[in-house]
Amino acid sequence: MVAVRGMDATMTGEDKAPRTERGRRTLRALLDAARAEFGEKGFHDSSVVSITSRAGVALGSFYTYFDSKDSLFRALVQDMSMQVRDHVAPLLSGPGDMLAAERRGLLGFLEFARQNKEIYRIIDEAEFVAPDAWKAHYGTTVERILDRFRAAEARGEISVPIDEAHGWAIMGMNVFLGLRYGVLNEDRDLSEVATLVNTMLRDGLGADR
Amino acid sequence: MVAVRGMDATMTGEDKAPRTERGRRTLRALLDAARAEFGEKGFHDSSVVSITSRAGVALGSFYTYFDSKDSLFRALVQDMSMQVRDHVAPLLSGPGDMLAAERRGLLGFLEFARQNKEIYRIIDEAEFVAPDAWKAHYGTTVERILDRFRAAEARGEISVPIDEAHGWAIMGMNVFLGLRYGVLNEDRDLSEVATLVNTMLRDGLGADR
Amino acid sequence: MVAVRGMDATMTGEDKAPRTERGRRTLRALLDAARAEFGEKGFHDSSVVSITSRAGVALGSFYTYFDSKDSLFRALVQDMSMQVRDHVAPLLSGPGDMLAAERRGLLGFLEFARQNKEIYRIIDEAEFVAPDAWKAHYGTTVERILDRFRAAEARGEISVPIDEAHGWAIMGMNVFLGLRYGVLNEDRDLSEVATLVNTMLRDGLGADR
Amino acid sequence: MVAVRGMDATMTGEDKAPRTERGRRTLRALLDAARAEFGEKGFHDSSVVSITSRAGVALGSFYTYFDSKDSLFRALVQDMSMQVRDHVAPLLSGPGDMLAAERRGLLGFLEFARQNKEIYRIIDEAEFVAPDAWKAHYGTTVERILDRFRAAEARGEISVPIDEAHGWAIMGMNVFLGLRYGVLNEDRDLSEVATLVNTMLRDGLGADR
DNA sequence: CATGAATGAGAGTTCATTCAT
DNA sequence: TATGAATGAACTCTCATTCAT
Repeated sequence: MVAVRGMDATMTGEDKAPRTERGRRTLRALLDAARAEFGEKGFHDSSVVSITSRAGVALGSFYTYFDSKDSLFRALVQDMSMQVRDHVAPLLSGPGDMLAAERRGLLGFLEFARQNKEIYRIIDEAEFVAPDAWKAHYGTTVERILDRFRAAEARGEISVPIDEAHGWAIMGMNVFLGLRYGVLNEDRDLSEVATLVNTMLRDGLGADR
Repeated sequence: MVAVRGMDATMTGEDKAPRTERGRRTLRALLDAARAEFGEKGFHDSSVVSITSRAGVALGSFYTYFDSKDSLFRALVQDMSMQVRDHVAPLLSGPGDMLAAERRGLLGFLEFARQNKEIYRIIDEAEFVAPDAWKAHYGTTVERILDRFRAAEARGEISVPIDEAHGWAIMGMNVFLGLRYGVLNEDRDLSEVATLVNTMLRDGLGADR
Repeated sequence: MVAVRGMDATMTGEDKAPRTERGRRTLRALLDAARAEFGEKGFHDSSVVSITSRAGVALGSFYTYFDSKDSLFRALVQDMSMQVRDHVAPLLSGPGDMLAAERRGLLGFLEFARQNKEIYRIIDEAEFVAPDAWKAHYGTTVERILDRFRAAEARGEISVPIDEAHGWAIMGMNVFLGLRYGVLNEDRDLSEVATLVNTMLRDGLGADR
Repeated sequence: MVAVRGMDATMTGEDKAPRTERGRRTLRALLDAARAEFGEKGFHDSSVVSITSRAGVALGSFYTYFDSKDSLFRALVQDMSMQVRDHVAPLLSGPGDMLAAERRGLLGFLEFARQNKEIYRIIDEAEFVAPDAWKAHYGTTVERILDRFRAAEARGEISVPIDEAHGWAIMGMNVFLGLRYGVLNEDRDLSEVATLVNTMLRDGLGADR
C-alpha cells in the first residue's frame, strides 16, 4: 500500500473526509486502487466498479468518499503533484551553483518518473480530463523554476535576463525527458541524460566560445 | 471548410476510400467536422452522432468511410502530423546557420499552434487515445531535429556531440512553448519568445563566458 | 410465474448470481420474461429491452445478471433441457418392459411439448443460436436412450444389437412427433399417437411375420 | 458454380425474373453466393452486402432480383427442397419391395446431406426464419412418404394400417440421421447406418418373433 | 441493368450515479 | 458506514433498404 501523503488535508473542502479509523482505511484503499487503475488504463477506461473492486470495497462506498469519478481524479492529480514536488524539492538545495542544483533536480525527477510511471500518466492526462488541475500543477511548477532562476540571476550566476518563457521551455524539456527516459523506455542511464542536458543548458549549443 | 491535405492518400490501407465525387465530398465533410469536434471537446466527449450532424450527413454514413471512431481519430492524427510538418519544414531551409533556421522553425510552429489550436489538442490527446500514432508523430519529429543537429555538428556549427536526448529536450521545449504561448494564451509576441529561447539554446544560461 | 427449477444452480459459473432476496426475484422475473419472449418471437426478434420491460425491470438490470443476450439464451436452453428430462425421466421407470416404458416416456414428452411450446422452440432454435448447448442437450438425450436400450438388450427384451444410430433414429422420431402433434397442431389424441408409434417400434412395418 | 435447377421457374410470381442473359448470370451468381453464405453463417449472420460481394456484384443489384433478404431465403428454401427431392426420388423406384426402396432413399438422402451440408442447414433454419416454407417442405415430404407407404399397404407389404403419424416418425428419423451422420460428423459408413435403421423399420426391436 | 453512397431505425452494451437495506 | 441492486441516458455500431447517377 502506498502512503498517500496529505490526502486527508487535500480533501478538505471537496469530497467527504472520513471521521473514523475504519473510514480512513477505506479512503486510503480507494485512493491506492484509483491510482493503480488510472495509471494503467487511463481515466476513460477506468471504471468506478473496477476501482472499488480493486480496493475490496462495495461500489456504493465510493460515493461515501467522493462526489464523482471526476472529483476523485482531481484529488489524485493534486496529490500526485505534491508528491513530485516533495521528491524533487530537497534535491534543489545543496552545494554548488543553481545549475548544479538544477541537474540534481532533473535527475531526481527522471528517477521519480521511472519509479512512478502512473503518476506521470495521471498528471499528463489531466490536461484533457481536469484542465484546471493540470494548469495548477504546471503553473506552480513554472513559478518555482522561475523563482530559482531569478535568484540565480540576482546572484550573478546567470547572464541573461530571465523571462517566463524560459520557465516553460525548461519545464517542457524536463517533462519530455521524463516521458522518454523515465516512462516509455528504461534503456538509458538517467545520470548521463541529466548531465548532457544540464551542460546544454549551461553552455548552449553554439560553437563560438 | 478546411482543406485536409492528402487525406485521400492517408486513407489508403485503412478505412474505405470513396469512389465517386459525392463520396469525396462526404468524406471531407466528415473529416472537417471531426477535426472541429475533437478539437473542441476532446476524444471522449465527442460522439459519432455529433460529428455526423455537424457534417450534415446521416449517422450511418460515418461507417461508410471509417471503421470506428478510433480509426477516424488515428487517421486525423496522422493527417495533422503531416500538416504541422508541411508548415514548418520549408522554414528550416534558408539563409544563416542552423540556429537561425531553428528559430524560424520554432516561430513557425508557435504561429501554427496559435492558428490551429485543434491540431495541437488532437495530437497531444493521442498520447492517451492512440499511443502508436502519438509515438509515430513525436518519434519522427525527434528524428528530424536530430538530423538537422547532426548536420550542423558535422559543419562545425555545434560544439557539443549531439545525443538523442538533445532532440527530446528541444522538442519538449517547443511543445510546451506552443501550448503556453500558442494555445493557452495569446498574451505574448511569438517572435520575442522565439528569439529568447533561441538565444538560450545557442549560448546557454551560464554566466562564465 | 413459472418456477425455473435449479436456475440458481445453473447460473453458477456463468453470469452473476444474485446475493439478496430482491436480486433473486429480479433474476426470476428476467428468466420468465426471456422464456416467454424467446418462445414467442425467437431469438433474433427478441430484444433485451423487450425482455426487461416484460419483466418490469430497467434495461440495465439485465446486465446485472447476464453477460449478454446470448449467454441468457444459453442458460435458458440448459434449464429447459433439464426441465424436459425431469418431466420425462420418472415416467420411464415403472411396470412392464422397456417398450412399455418407452411408450409412457414418449407420451409424457408429447404432452410436455404441447403444454410448453416455448421450451420446444427454444431448444430447437439453439441449433442455430447456441450449437454447443444444442449438442449438449441432444447428445445426452441420445445417451440416455441408448442406456435404456442396451439394458433391455442385456435383459433379452430386444433382438437386435443396439447401435448408436438407433438412438438418433428414435430421438428424431420423437422430436418430429412432438413438433407435429405437440407444438404445431393439437388435432390429435396424443395417447393414440404414442401407441401407434410404439407398436411400429416393437414390431416394425414388415408384413412377414 | 452450382446449377440452380428451376430457379427461374421458382421465381415466377415472386421477386423479379431476369429478362436478359446478363441478368440471368447475375441472378445465378447471387443465388450461389446466398446459398454459400446462408449455409456457412446462418440467416441472421449473413448480410446482403456479404452476399453481393461474394457474388461479385454491386449491393444495389440485389434488389433488382429480390424483394428482400427474406424473400431470397424463401426462394432458396424452395429450391433446396426441390433439389433434395430430385436427388432422392429416382432412388425410390427400382427393384424390390417398399422397404428396399426406402433403404435406398434413406441412403441417398444421407449421402446428399453429407455432400450438401448447406442445404440441410438452410432448410432446417427455415423453421425459424420462414415457417411457411419449412412447412411446405416437410409437409410434402410427409405426404410422399405416406403415399409410398399406403401403396405398399395396398400391396400387402405392410401389416399395420398406415397413419399420418407414421410419416412424421419416419421423417424425423431420417432427418436426425442426416444431421448426425451426414452433417455433424463423417465418422460412419452411411450404408451401414441405412441398413441398420431399415432393419429396425421392417422388424421392429421386439424380441418376440 | 448496374452501381455504391446515403439513410436511419434499432440493437446490444456500458457505467456513473442513486438509494433502500 | 457499508452494501450491491437498480436505474436509464448515452453510446457505438450494424445493416436492410432506397435512390440518384
